[in-house]
Amino acid sequence: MGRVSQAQARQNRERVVDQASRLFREQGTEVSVADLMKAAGLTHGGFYKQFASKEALIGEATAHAFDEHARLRATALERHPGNRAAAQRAFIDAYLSTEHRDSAAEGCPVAGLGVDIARGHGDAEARRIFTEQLGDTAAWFAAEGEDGIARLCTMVGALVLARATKGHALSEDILAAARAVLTDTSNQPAS
Amino acid sequence: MGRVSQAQARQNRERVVDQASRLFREQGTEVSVADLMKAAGLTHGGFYKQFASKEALIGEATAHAFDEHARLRATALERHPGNRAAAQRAFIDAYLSTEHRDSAAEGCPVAGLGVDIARGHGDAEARRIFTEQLGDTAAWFAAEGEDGIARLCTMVGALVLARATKGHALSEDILAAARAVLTDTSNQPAS
DNA sequence: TGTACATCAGTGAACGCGCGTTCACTGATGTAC
DNA sequence: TGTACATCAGTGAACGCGCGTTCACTGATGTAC
Repeated sequence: MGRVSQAQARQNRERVVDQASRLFREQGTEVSVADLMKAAGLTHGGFYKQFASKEALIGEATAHAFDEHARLRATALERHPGNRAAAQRAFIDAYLSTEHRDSAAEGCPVAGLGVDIARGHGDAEARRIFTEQLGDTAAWFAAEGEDGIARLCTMVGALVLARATKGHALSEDILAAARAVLTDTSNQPAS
Repeated sequence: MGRVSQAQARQNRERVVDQASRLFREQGTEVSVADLMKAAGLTHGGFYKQFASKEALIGEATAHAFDEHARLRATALERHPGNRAAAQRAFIDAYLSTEHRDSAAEGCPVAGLGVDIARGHGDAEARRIFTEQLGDTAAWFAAEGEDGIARLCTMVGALVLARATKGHALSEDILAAARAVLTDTSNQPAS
């Protein structure tokens, strides 16, 4: 193929990070370098021209996934100006939907990457980013008289378990039960 | 080594299942057959004298892990006879402890194996067992005016995220936040 | 109860395969004049 | 602006390694007489 322009190279690199952030969330960080490169339309040999190692890519993919997902929360806020509780409810309903359950690739990085991070995949930088972004995410869900951590735990737990039981009635029950607890208006500040 | 007695063989097989249930919960189902057999004090070659495949072992290890963990819930009930709410509180406090966070091998199979099941590791039987046992586990946590599913989601989510952020202050914050929500006496039936 | 032999749990080497990573090579891009 | 050449992103074959699985072999166990 020969050399490629710097702009093209930068674009190729971004495509690898984007595909990695999708495939890692969907299938875990055990997705191979060759599959990642193929998904980005490249061959595996060039990987190390752009990344120091697979571990380093995990960090970049984690950051990318969080950036992308944080934008969804910002959008929810824009749609409900001056009404944080309504924005939270809208976001939570989408979070606990069958659509989100069935599209982990574009979904929440906390649910998609948490276990891989816990098991020590990814380098120290990946863990640092994950922890930092998890804290920010939790803060966004704070409600009256309750910080957002516990609410995020419920959301993430429900999503992971709904995915694990997909195909059984229990899966939908899990999403519904979590929605009921988190968007019950008697536990929410009035809009 | 030569042939081994039927009793010894049965015992060896059980040791493999037990070690698998520990190592899978701790490190995921990607633990190798060779490592599993070594943990049970055997060499890897004999694995297929006892199991049809690694996938089949995942099913047996899942069932074994749930059996073991269900016994902990039964014990909590025995210690608080006639007082289910108190038994739940005691179990939940232990569940959301740093000890449980730091010992996934003996810990909750829902938190330890959920993502592997969701990602399609294990055969259909493993998925069936997981779903069935998850339903039973959730039912145990039912409280007044609330089925147990959402509460279990909060517990599992908190445990997974506390493990992913271990080493940072956030990890303890997560456990504390979930404990506060789940054992807040104002949300619990009086003992 | 004792002997002869078939059984089979466990061993350790080997299988093909895919992994992360390296490398010689290509040839269009970028740069120096 | 045009030419000469160094750079380097991407290719594809190859590296050593560990994976799940298979297999010939061993020799104590279990069984038939």
